[in-house]
Amino acid sequence: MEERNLTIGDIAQELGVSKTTVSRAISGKGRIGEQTRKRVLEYIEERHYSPNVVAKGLAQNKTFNLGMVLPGDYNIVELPFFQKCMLGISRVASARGYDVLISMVTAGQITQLERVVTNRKIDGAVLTRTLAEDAPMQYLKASGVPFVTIGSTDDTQVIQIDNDHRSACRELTDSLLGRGIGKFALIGGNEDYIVTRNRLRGFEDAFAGKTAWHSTRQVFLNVDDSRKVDEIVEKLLAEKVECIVCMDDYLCGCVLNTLQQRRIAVPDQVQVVSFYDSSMLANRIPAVTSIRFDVEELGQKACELLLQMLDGEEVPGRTLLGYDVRMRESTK
Amino acid sequence: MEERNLTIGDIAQELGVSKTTVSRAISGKGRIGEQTRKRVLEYIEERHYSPNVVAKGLAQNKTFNLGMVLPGDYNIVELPFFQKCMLGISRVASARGYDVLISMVTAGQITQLERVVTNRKIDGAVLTRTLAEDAPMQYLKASGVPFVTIGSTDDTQVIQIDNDHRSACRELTDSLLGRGIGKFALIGGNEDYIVTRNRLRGFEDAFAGKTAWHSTRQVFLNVDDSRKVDEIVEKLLAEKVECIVCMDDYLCGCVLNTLQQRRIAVPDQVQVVSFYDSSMLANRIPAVTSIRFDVEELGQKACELLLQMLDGEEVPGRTLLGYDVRMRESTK
DNA sequence: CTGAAAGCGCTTACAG
DNA sequence: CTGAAAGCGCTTACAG
Repeated sequence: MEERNLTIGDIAQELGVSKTTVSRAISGKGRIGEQTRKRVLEYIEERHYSPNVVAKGLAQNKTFNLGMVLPGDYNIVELPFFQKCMLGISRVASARGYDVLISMVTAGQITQLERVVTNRKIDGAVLTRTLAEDAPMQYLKASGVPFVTIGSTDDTQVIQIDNDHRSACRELTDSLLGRGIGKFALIGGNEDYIVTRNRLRGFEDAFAGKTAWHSTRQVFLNVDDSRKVDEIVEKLLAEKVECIVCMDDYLCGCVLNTLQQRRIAVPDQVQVVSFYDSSMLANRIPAVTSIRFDVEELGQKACELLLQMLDGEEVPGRTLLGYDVRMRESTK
Repeated sequence: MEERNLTIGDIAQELGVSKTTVSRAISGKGRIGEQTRKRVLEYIEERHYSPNVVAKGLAQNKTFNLGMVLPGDYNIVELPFFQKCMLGISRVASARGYDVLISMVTAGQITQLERVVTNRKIDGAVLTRTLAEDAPMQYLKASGVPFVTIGSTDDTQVIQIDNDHRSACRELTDSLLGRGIGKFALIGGNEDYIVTRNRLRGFEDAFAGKTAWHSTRQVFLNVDDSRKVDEIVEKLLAEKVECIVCMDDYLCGCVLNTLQQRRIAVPDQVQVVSFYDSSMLANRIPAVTSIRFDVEELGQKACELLLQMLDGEEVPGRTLLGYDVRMRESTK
């Protein structure tokens, strides 16, 4: 059973001290005698008192809530990425005495976020993806709420954390080039996502300065449904493309399905690589060569940065986390 | 820009009325002259005032936050199910002036939930799955926080909402029996989940009263990784099982991968069915016969029920939502 | 080292 | 119909 009603006043009265003293014993702020301090703390322990955080918040103009804004687009919300982020954020927030409050936004609809900030429900926020025209980000900037983005942005005023997707994609592509693959295709999702753009750059980077190299490439962006994938793959097969680089695991799943249906052997007839290395492709046979990065860590670090900001500490404008390239059976 | 500092006191002063009056104009409670009411409301509109919900909450002993408790187990968290739930909950909460605060729990670790309730951060909670020995549920009961569960429980004191998984599984199995399939296998996950048990019951229901029927079945529960699936499938193929019923899309994915690797044709050599119909199996070829139910609706209704409870309304102890059986190419 | 008092921004009997 | 006052449960100058 909870001791719902115990307040700082009750304790003060019971112990014959002032509320001020009780408050100080709890918070550790201000001078207080070791004796009284112990007495208070023991009493609290014994009675299972826990302070009303809302009242505390009102007095201190804080909420001890962090906002996590994540996409509410019907299909995107399902990506394991955001759940893992949430795990990371939630863990560190919790450990530091904060709770996390979600707001789901879409490109044209940020009312949930607006509510949360105009209602002063959060002390700060973490944005879990970045767009070229980022309405949530602009809103947060304008409203003065401290925030950090998971994902990159050109805006240098924004505290951001990301994996180095550009290098990752360059490295992966480079390594494939090194194995002698000549004809590449890159299939990606929404071009409004900064991550799509960065991966594209990395892809191009790999070819740059290799002008003598005998290789070709083509790029398909804004691919968002399996039908489109189908068409593209068909075209690619006709052209005898040797390697299909998929920018996310959903797209890669579509590609694999299409190939399977047409009885095209991977990697013998065509090689396939992807990003994220998420559960969407888990246990696929053949196992898919992929970039791997620690999404939970991303969430954790983002949250840590945000908490540092709230503590008034200086934080780096941009944090770049690493990645691994996992070569597997879908490439040779 | 936000008008951060405008308070009810400022407005009162500016308009030459009392704070009481302003409060009444806003809340609509208590008698107030139509004139003054309009004046206040207009002023508020014009100045973009929005009340401090935390202060309001302190005065009313409410938080206008709902807790959503979801599994933090590393693999389970990724299931699209919980994200869709979240969408539904978040939508209706938001529309009714509530925000949602998440707490991730595992079987042996409910500290995040405990924090949220001992800190009095939420007015109620929705549990997004039910277990046989449900620590979060027991905790919520003991602490007196109003809550509803998504998923069934035997505890009739608990307000619960669920799809009729038992009937769904019975109907699906029945229909397969009707098509003349003789040898069945059922593969399921953790037996601690109530949903696993209910589906098993439905499966058994389909065979009950058909004693004359020439059919056999075997059941594998607590299957949680792809290696186990592998072994089981191998065994089943040796025994010429005709249909594999998978209790979730992750397991089904494993089964399909194994079959593909062994070049077993679906549905010609073995038929496969699953539940959830989630993105994990989206675009698989052949398309998988599956139960389909509306998870977002589940979240919405759960949230609506909770809000009704908070309003002191009477709510049904148990709500059962429907489902569809989608026959597709993985069965014949 | 300790306490009385004012304050955080609201709501709500109570009185008029 | 309207307002003064007390209260929600904390914190924090200020004074001693």
